Amino acid sequence: MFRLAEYVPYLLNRAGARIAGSFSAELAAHGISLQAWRVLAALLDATALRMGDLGRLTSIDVSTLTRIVDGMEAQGLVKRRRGPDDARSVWVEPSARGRALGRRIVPEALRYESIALEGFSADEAAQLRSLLVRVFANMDRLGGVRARPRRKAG
Amino acid sequence: MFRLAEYVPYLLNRAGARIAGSFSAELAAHGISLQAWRVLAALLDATALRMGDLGRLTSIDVSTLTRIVDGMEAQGLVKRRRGPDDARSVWVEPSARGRALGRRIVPEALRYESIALEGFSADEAAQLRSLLVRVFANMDRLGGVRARPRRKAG
DNA sequence: TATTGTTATACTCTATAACTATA
DNA sequence: TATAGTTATAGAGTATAACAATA
Repeated sequence: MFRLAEYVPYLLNRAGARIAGSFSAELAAHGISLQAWRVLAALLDATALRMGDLGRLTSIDVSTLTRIVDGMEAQGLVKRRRGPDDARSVWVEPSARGRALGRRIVPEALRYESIALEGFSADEAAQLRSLLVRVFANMDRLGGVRARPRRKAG
Repeated sequence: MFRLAEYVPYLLNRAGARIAGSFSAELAAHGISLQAWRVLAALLDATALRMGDLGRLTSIDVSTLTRIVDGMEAQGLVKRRRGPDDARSVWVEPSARGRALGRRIVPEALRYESIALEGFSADEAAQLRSLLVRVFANMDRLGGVRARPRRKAG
């Protein structure tokens, strides 16, 4: 007997999709997508990050990230810069406006987390967080974000 | 300071997406999508379910579900039937082939769950499951799967 | 020859709206 | 007028492949 309602991958996927959809709708008021918000969030602690690292941090494929950063650059939220050491790499840097927007969204994001964790004790919340980090690491080993042998197989 | 790597909605969404993507690729060998598998899984315990209930059980919007069931019907995995009591409702019933395929996939699905939970004790796994069920319920209250005032707003 | 990022494309998922037929 | 399901469509998100520039 198989119970979908107790199956961890299903619960992860559906809970994740639900909260993402709902938060996306709220972010629309700020004129950015959920993915753009993740980019901003990743940049809040850093002065600048390379596209590749940004992709790993946000779990966004670089090819997708390119277009997201295109949009954010057009909005004046980030700036691209070529690295002096390695001219292939591109550094993404938040603008003052980008930083300000990111910081303004943080409390809203935290409110969403507290909706997801409504009725949880502090202990339970911490427990869930640490269990999720471990699941995430397990899934990370499985592949994902493209392990790049990008050449055609044949 | 905001740490994306410890933010529950992010972890949920990314872990969920990762495992879904990976499992989808494996399901392709059986000729069905992840969503179709969920439909099969939901039907394994039932003789038949209405479209609406099926949508709620699998968290798939009915409009999406229609097309998924179209495909499954063409593959001979399920059969649609009109309800005698209420001629508006449509009952979806798994075929023998559909049931067999569903049952064949169950162990693979469980293997994926155990990949996600690698290194977890039985206690920790149970804990995560129950915490996720609660998160899922919290998100459910938030809206989702369309609360239908489907009429145009203006 | 390998790596970084970009572009193009195709496929899935999701959300919305308008429609049919029943109730 | 409300409900069950269908159809059409548009928007994200994701993955793949081919490419340019650089190492």
